[in-house]
Amino acid sequence: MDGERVDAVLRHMRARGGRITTALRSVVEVLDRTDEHLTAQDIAAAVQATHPAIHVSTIYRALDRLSEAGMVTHLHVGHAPVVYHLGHDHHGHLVCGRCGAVVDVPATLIRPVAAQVERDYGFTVEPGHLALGGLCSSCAESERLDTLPSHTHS
Amino acid sequence: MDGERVDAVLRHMRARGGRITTALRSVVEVLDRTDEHLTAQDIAAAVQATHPAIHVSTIYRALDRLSEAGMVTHLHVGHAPVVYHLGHDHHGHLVCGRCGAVVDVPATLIRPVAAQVERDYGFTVEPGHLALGGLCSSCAESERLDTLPSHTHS
DNA sequence: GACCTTAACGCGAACCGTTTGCTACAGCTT
DNA sequence: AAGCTGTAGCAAACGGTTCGCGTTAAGGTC
Repeated sequence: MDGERVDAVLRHMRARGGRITTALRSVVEVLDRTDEHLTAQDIAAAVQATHPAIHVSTIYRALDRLSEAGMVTHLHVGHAPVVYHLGHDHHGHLVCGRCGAVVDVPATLIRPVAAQVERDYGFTVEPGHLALGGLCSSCAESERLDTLPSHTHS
Repeated sequence: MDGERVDAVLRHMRARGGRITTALRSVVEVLDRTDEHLTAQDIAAAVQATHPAIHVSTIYRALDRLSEAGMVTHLHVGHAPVVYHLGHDHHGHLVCGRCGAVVDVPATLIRPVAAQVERDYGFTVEPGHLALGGLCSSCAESERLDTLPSHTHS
């Protein structure tokens, strides 16, 4: 177990001159106890399970503070709301454009492209903030069925 | 010059049973005469320059129809609005998380990763719908200045 | 522990991009 | 030219996120 990580984050936040409020702590705890990618609303719901008074806008502000401090990263997943996660682990993301699933891929996998892109375009890829769109295996499957240039397409 | 492409698209749309309205034609024309990535609002503005009565919602619906027909592609660029462009050319996109610039990169560049991702995760990367986040060269520059782990961090 | 400063909260209203329901209009077919 | 029906136009709704404002409470100081 590791309330460790929560403490580390909170300590870091305090070191920056921030205050450790119930809201902030709750947000960090929620993020710490999952490795899913949560939307602000997800986090709000989880937080409110124990602290019903904490407002969504507070969640957003907490996430802002944490982002500024580099303690959380967010990711844009297509037309769906932004998702957040603790840390700035440099892994890439595959986002299914159909079901919205987010698949994590190790940074090593995208590093070669990142390197070449940087060389050719001077563009610094931020691996954590990275998302490749496409279709996850199961959606690709069903898509294949839909698109069959088949018989009567009921 | 090539009103050619516009005609081709419109012909395709009619072939599908759609109607060629002023709004649809205007949208296609606007998209045809640029190689920028335009937001719906951009397109609306451009269209309204000559047809002030055409409503934004109509633009959205035209874009929907065109998307369904596979004639336009859209791309999610971070927290900024969705951008559209004609065709489904399979090139990748680098999106600067700071200034929002969109840099096109040839599909060949990302193909190796796409292939590996598909192999390892069964995930079908859609190259056109692809966006790598990061920093364009100029923003990377200024970011570097801000983040200096220097002396007194004011 | 009480006191004070001010960062952060809670709330509601505002925002922005996008979608939707509805009636009227205009492509296209015959 | 007439009719069928896909689209337009408008305005209102929506969902995620932000903002302004008065209030609360975190954490340093005595």
